[in-house]
Amino acid sequence: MLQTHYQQPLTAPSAHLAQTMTLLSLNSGELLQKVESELSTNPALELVEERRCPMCKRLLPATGTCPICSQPSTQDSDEPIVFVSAPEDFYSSRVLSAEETPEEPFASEMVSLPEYVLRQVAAELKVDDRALAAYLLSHLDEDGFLTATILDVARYHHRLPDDIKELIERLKRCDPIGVCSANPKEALLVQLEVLSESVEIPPFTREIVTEYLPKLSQHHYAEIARALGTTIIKVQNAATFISENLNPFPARAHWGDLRSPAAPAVNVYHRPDILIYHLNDNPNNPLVVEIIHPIRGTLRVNPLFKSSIKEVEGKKVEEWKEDIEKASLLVKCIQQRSNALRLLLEKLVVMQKDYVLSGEKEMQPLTRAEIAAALDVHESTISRAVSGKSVQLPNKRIVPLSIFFDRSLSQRTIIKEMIASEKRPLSDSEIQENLKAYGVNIARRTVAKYRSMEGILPAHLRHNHPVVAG
DNA sequence: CTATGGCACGGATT
DNA sequence: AATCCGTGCCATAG
Repeated sequence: MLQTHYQQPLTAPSAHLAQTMTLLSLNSGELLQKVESELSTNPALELVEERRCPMCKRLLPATGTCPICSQPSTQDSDEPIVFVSAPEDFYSSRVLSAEETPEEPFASEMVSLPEYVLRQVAAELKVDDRALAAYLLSHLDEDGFLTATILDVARYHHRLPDDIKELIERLKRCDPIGVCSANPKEALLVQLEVLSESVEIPPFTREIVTEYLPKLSQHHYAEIARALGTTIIKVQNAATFISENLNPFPARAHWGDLRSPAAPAVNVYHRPDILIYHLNDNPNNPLVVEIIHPIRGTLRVNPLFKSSIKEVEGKKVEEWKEDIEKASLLVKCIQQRSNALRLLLEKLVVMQKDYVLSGEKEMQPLTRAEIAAALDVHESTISRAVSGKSVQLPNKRIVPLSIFFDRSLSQRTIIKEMIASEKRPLSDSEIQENLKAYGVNIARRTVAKYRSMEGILPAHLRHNHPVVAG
């Protein structure tokens, strides 16, 4: 069984509802921004100094003790899962900070993609270039592509398009190589260029990327070979090289399980919103689930502000009251957000425990609606809570929270394994047959879909064992 | 003829 | 109401 410290209803009084909804759909980074902007505009809101647990150096609530160190920990084997979250009286809902906690090795490396890239170049840029770089990097989509056009940026910053192009070229060479490109083709070309300094690149690779990318993705190798006046083998070599060493979506490799080839720079680009891990990283210890609260210190309504309202002139009283009202609403809503997330995670981790502990094969089919029913909240609440959030699992992978609702993940994993250990290339129908032994009954067509989702080539293009990278 | 991808339909999910 | 997902049918490549 699990330990629920504080039971609270998920639903809020009507005034809170709208804001709770909004906050719920924010991930920790977005919430941080929101809070910062509130702090700078609302004088009634106050951020008090952080308290740290003397034992484990974790950030603590305004009152109370460290939820982890005060756990009975090791002896308590009856409680396989421990949930850590905000105490009830804890207005500011400070949970635990993964961010800005240098004592935790993995946490200190958590940096957003724009920040990560900016750090690499900032030192060698002039001040106004730095601002420009920051602007560019803040306009990346989730794949790491630049979403703004050069002309717009130029107009907005009153800079020459050529300057901007030059800067972009530099950014492209930063660690997720190809980041800030306009499209996959550009990204691939940059990666090729950088790679060519240290690795031998198969002939025709560059030409294929430049001219025949669409054909390549359709695996029309023969056609490409004809157009280039070379052999299919050479084209296939180049194709293998591309798929093994290059990544058309610079930011993606660091999300899921698509391993990044050259520089396995761990998953550091997104901060998780939730951490799941074994206490002290010892697999025998209970699981700890932390909901990250991105605010350093404790957020609350400034008591001084509140008490001095009596001494204020008539006209301003209204303003002040309004500020206090807004501040306390925000604080309450943030607390409610944590609470909702915690309740959600409790259910989620219990239901998908096998997945959390042993991997993707164990993922159970689960819908948001089921969870909503179990928690007695509206489905849209779950949707909001899930969207845009990410979780760090005990194996240190960072995955989107929505992965807990991926109905086909376990099937896809089985297929992946099956193909990885196949003696001879299995056709989709054969895979379909084999899958029945696992109790999986899906159509042949669906096998094909899953296979391509995993980026696995069809049987006739998959000779023997793929080349191992590096 | 077999294997696979494209399109689109219907039902479930959000 | 909009979107996603599994699947059947059909065209195409080998």
